[in-house]
Amino acid sequence: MVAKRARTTLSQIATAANVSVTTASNVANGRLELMSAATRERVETIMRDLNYRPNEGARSLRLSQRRSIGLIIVDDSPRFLADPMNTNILAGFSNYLSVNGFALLLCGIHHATIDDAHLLRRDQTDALCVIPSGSATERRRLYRRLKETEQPILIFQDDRPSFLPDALSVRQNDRLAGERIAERVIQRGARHLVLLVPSQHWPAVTERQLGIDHVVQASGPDVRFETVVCGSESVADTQTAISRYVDREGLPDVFMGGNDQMGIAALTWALDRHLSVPADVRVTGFNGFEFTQYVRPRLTTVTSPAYEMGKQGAALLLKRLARGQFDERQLVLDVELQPGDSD
Amino acid sequence: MVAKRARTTLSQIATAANVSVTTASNVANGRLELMSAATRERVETIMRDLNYRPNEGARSLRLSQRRSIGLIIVDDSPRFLADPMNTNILAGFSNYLSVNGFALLLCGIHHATIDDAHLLRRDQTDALCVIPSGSATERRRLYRRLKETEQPILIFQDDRPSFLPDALSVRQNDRLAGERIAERVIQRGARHLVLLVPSQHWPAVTERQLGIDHVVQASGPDVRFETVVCGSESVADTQTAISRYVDREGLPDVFMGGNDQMGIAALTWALDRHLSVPADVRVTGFNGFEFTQYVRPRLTTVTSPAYEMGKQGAALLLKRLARGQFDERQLVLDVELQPGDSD
DNA sequence: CTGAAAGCGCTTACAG
DNA sequence: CTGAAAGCGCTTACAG
Repeated sequence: MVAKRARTTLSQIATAANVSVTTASNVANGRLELMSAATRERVETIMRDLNYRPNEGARSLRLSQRRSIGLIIVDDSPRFLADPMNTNILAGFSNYLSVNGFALLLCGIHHATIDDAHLLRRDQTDALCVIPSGSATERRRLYRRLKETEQPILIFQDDRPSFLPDALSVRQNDRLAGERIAERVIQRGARHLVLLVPSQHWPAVTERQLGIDHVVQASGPDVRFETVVCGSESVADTQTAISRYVDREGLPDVFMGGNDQMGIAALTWALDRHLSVPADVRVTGFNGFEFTQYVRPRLTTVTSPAYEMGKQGAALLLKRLARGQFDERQLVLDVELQPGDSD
Repeated sequence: MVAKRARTTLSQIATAANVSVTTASNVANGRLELMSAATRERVETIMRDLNYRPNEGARSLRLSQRRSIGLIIVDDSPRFLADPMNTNILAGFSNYLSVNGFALLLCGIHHATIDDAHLLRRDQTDALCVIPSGSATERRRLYRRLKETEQPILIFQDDRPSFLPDALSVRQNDRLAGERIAERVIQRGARHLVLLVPSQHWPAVTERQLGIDHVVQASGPDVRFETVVCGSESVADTQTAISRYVDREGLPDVFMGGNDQMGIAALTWALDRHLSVPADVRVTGFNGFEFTQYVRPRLTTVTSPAYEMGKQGAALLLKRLARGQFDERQLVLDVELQPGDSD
């Protein structure tokens, strides 16, 4: 069992300062107009000397208010934080909460272990956020579980299901991103487009795919579009899938990474075979995170406002907690084409 | 103010099931041998129907046990999670805690705002962990603040200060990493070594520097070693610093990135100037995280067990909570040279 | 300006 | 096998 520790309590402060716990509590909570300057100073000194830190559990029990938000990242990889989309959202989210005095409970889970997640089993947060992955069915099941918590819900990078009234969806315009990148490569002459996608389903990747498909459909019959499923998003898996595809079908005009990592894997694959990019094969990515600056030729991609999504999502969520309801049901942030030399 | 919500409580369960709260509590906590099968089933059904989720605040108040651990990452960049060392440690740490039913409270802070951190001001965790950065003085101040919390402390990637008796240091052998990489480049003919370091101080980078210096000292007077401070770890800042250095001093034999990101920035810098790597200038990194696979030539680096550090750190910390004291004061994980084609 | 007291939702020692 | 009751550390409506 975890050892108990006797920490300083308000009543100890009160005793030492010769005041009631009411007054001690008022000092701790900055209701300073309720007492004389002398009392206040005496209590503050003692709090500092005794190193008083209020017990958050007691406070939240009394107030039915936890001052903490849970973030669930559903990713089958234990390295769920290797994905820069996840970490950028998390960074923005965490920073905003931190500045506003809210704690962030982070939990990475697999679909198979959703039911074990302590964030879902125990009542310890004011609201729950999720970065989902998985099939539509798996996500539906997840959202049902979230609904049972009866907490406000924030969903990153997926739509709000209709059975979740007290929820907000925050995402980037991935459909537009797909359109932009498809327009770009087609305009530059590509006629055979291959999109590389991970076997794990991410709603954002589907959106990108739909965006590409939309532009392809509008481009007439001489433009061809295929999707290749690559296993994990790792360099090795992606390159294996590319090799297998090319052995069978030959080189397409362009490999479009479902995200930057997969685009870069395609780029490296080409360079290792002494293929020239973009002369022999073009390559693109999605999201434009920092590490795309590592590769040459510069990757053509579409920049993601992931950090901003995290930050604005947190802001809207805290507003929801303060006001009792979400003012809006959806926030879609814009993306921007970032032309490189790879296509 | 945050709205209250009336959630299902144990006493509601007890009433509905026609048992006492004692029995309801026993069911909730799996003490099933204390009641008849019929009672148990009745209570369990009602808990499921009413969607009962125990109030963790109340439990922790009663038990003086929070089942949650705080992780503080001190990094002056708001994108503190862009650093793969941080995210890999975090992933391992978070996964281990999650599987063992502990919540993880994540908080990224700057040195200037340490005193505002809710993890330090409020009593809401069983233990506190930190990934520190900053000068020795800044870190000392941080550790003093941690000591005041009177909680067990886990320090990643830095030593335990002697005034923190109830603390554990978990790090990788960065000194050895520096030695390995220096031995390698010197053995391959490098005589003028330049280490690129960020202006923000990380204890691990200092260790790497000491390791290199140690090998350089032992190599006789014809080996020269310098350090170039690069601003942030970003590609742009690193490349600016490199350009400035080369304009003044000419090309060294090898640019040693203080981490992979800076090594890759040097690599890209060279390629952009049509310099051949390693023929014209050699380049190395540290840590060998996934994205080093993105670049060609393959980066010579030293692999980091960051995920393992997070995981083992979490394991030792939970053991500490269960047993009342740390069995050891330090855990140092090994690193391994990963030869590439860049040096 | 200050304080006594109730009660938030749990767990557990104790009594039956 | 089951339950009544105390108490964890807070906040706040209320009384003085």
